[in-house]
Amino acid sequence: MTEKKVSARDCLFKRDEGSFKNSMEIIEQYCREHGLQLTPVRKKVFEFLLDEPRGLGAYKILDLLRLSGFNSQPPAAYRALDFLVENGFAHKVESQNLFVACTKPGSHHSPVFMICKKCDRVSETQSTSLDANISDSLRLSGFEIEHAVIEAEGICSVCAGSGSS
Amino acid sequence: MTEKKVSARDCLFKRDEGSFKNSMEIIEQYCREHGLQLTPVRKKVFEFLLDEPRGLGAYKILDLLRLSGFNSQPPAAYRALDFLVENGFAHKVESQNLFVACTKPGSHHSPVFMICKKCDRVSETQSTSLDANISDSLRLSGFEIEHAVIEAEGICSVCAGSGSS
DNA sequence: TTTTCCTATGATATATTATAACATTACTCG
DNA sequence: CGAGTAATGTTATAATATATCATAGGAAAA
Repeated sequence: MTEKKVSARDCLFKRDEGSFKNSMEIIEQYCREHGLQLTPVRKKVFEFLLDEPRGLGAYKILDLLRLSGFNSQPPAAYRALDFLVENGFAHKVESQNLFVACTKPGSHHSPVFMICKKCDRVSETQSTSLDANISDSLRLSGFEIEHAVIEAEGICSVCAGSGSS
Repeated sequence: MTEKKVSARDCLFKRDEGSFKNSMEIIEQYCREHGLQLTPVRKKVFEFLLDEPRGLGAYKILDLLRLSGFNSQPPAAYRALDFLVENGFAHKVESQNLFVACTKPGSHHSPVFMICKKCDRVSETQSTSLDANISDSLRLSGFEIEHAVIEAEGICSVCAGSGSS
């Protein structure tokens, strides 16, 4: 009756300041160690992603860059996103054309996403067993997987538990 | 050295005329039984999809419609695709913005795709065990799946076996 | 039969997502 | 300094998708 969407404050997946800082520090260190340039635009885009558990579209990111004083054009946003995705700091959610910060930055893996239709929150699992299952199944058919897109849409535990509708 | 791509003739996933006809007959019957209108545009689009194991983009389908004498605009193609997808006759491959005929038309399910980077062929598996694995894993986290997008990119058995590169 | 209603299609415009191509800057390294 | 590379700026356009309103066509009600 009151609200359609669960507010960010109530979310199970909420991240506190500590984990924000932690993710940023992790990728800063990773970049130092691997000779990667975490330029201002790239860093800013990663901040945006960390700050938005629902993920962000490329053009929303472009807007945010402009609000932050960057006078950017679309390629700037896509280039920053390419950098973040290539280096395992972010992922693209293919079924939503949306980008999210990686919860395990720097570890190259095939993520599994759960996208809540109610609160729009995107959460990533590190389901190694899941990856293994899929690999095994498909390997039986002789298919060699290089990358897997696994995205589940449905209702997250918070929204399911909040006795609405 | 000779060819980069495996030709359609050599493909393990090749469908013969018999199975084409079969798929069409299946959806014709399904539509009759469920009061669905398999109009000329919709039928034609389904034919295109049956005929292209690599899948087709919406605008490619639009081109084909025009070549077939339909004077169509983009919404016509998307409407036909919506109809086919909603009724389980086709799927969208999200990671490629591409549509494919369903190999089990009419059975509503969450398909698993294998997309070969070499021959571009898209094949669908009916991996119920796979679905089950994913459901179980995510259910543990309290997430209720309504739909799952599972798309593996890699090298198909035909291309892997054809001793190239 | 005429009217009504519903479904599908036609038609126009525009929104959204993404990239190509070339110019410029900025930093490193020799 | 000068050359080379990586990043960014800039302009234009490609590719994908939808909103909106108009029209047609057939089935069902009156």
